[in-house]
Amino acid sequence: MMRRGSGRRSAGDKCGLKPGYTLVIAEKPKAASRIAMALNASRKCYYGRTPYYTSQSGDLIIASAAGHLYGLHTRERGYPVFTYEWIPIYEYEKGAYYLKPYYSMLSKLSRNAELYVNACDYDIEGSVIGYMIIAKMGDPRRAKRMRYSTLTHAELREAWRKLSPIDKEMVEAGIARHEVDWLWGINISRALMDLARKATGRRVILSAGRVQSPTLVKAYNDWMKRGLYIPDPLFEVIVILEKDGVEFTAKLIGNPETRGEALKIAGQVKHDGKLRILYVERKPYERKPPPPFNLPDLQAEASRIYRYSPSETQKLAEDLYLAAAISYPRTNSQKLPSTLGYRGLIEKLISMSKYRKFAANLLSKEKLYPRQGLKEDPAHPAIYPTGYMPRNLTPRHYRIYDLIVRRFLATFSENALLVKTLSTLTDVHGRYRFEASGINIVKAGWMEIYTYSSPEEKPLPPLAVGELVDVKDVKMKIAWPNPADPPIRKISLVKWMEKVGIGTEATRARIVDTLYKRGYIIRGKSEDEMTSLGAGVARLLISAFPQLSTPDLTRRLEEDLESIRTGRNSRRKVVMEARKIIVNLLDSYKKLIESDEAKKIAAEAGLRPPEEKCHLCNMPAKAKINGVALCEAHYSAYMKLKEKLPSLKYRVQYPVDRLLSKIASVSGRFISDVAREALHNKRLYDALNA
DNA sequence: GCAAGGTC
Ligand SMILES: [Zn+2]
Repeated sequence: MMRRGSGRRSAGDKCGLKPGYTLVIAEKPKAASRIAMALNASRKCYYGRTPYYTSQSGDLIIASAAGHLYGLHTRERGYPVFTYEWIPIYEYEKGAYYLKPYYSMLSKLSRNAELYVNACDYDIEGSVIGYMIIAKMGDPRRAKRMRYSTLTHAELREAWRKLSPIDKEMVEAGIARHEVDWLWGINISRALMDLARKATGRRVILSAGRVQSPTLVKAYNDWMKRGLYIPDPLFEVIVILEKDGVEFTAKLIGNPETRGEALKIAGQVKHDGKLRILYVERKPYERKPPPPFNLPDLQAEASRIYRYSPSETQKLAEDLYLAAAISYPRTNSQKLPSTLGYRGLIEKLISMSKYRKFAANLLSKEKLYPRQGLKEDPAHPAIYPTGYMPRNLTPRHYRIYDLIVRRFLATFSENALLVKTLSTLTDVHGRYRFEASGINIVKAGWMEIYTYSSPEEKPLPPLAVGELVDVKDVKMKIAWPNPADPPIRKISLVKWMEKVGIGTEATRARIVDTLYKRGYIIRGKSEDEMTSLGAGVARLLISAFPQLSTPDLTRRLEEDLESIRTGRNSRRKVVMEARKIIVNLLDSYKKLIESDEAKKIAAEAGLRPPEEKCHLCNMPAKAKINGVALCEAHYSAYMKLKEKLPSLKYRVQYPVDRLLSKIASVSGRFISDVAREALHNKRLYDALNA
């Protein structure tokens, strides 16, 4: 889509290396280039096509990795498995060939270095990335750590002057994180696949892990609750009024118990032909600009506005970053530090005609200060446009770019000014109360730039207390409220992970995609759906591996890592502890799946057909209603519907068939299945209405 | 082949 802004490559650059230099290892190529500039290492050399930098004297070399070059791997099959080693990732992971050149370059540059500096991001993973390279290719006894949190010249030079000893405890904590995740993930995934194979004779890829499994269980729980939802109808009386040629609506306050009662009120108001104003209040209010984007907020907005999935948005943003159009996107920060030079960044946007007006407007202000959010990131600021606009953006890339620029400009803009009008009305007999509300935008402020979250204007004519207003029409509408639990959607899952603190900016969207790739969740017509496999795996995890079913495991791991980092605990102990728990779990699990229960468990997990299946789905039958076999979920749905039906009949006052088909269309899926079935299954119909 | 974590 876009060309990389990396400049010309002259393959034959002669960069003779004199032994005894200092090798600075950055986490990624962009960081290496910034560090090189700050440290005056301006000679750009190439190892094949991969760049590195040296000082004029040749005693300083800056080169980069591309994230983790080493990972944990085993050649052993079967489970439980507790032996693993650090191996170059490109050797065992499909699609990781791009790591090879970085690996080879660092391998060569490491040979004749005197001192190694780990200049990867100053966080737990950065410590592991740099350490593993130095440990495998160089010598950790001759290593230092460079600590910085922004890639500005001043901070990088300061960090260079104040090199620290290697952060051994942080490295140990990081390695422990890798080991514990590997032990849980590989072992429990293999355990699931083992059951599947025993039950079906076929090999399927299944997986479980510290982050993906709680997310699956969360989706499962929401889906179950939603499936059993029956709305309580609201009988709304809506009065259409007119004054001075302006039409507006007022709604009855309170909920009539029955449809008949609501119709009676509607009829009366229509007959009266007037409502009286009891109360009017104008409430001016301000809306502050939103904070600048971090990745979760960008993913949420792109999903809301363009229906892009979180991983699609992330990919588009990463492309824009590699093309130098935006800053680093895998950030959690909602803050723009003033060291970025606000004015300079906005000035660069002037050259783009689409943003010229807004940018010029901001530059005319004496003070520029962005709205800052609360979320922080140890290594990166919020996402902002660099001012360099690559040509030939695809429409999808452009949409994300436009969103980022507008959001960035909006954060510097003025508050929006709005007025909300609230009015209470009554019928002429004073029996009922109605409310009308309106919204007027007085000054759009930032909403003029970031146009995606303006409230809709709803004008209300000037109203005076005591006056009578003409009724044009009255309607009665039955509202069936949506369930409180949200439908399954990728963006909701990513947001939930962020809220409970599992996964990272770089991994959440990818891990959610994994749940779909495994066939646990599928994309549906109106909303995504749990498959019987996904529901089964979730139930199995809850019963056999409860540690993996909630975010608590992450909380405990974080505490353990912190204790390693502060020297209160050792990696060995933390890993042994995890190993012990896993050994015990797998011991019971193996007994279970080798027992007579195995077939039943496999059927419950959606891995093989049950002895007797539910009349409405493929799950095992749990109960019979008038001879109709139902699974646990459909049985619960039946019981709930049977309990609710009398009151719905009384309140809605529809013939039973019409009521059932209405319920089928507004309720959760298990309730719908039962209601729809009852319409043509006499045995179920009779049982339900008995 | 399985995790979760980096990044091209
Ligand atoms: Zn069923």
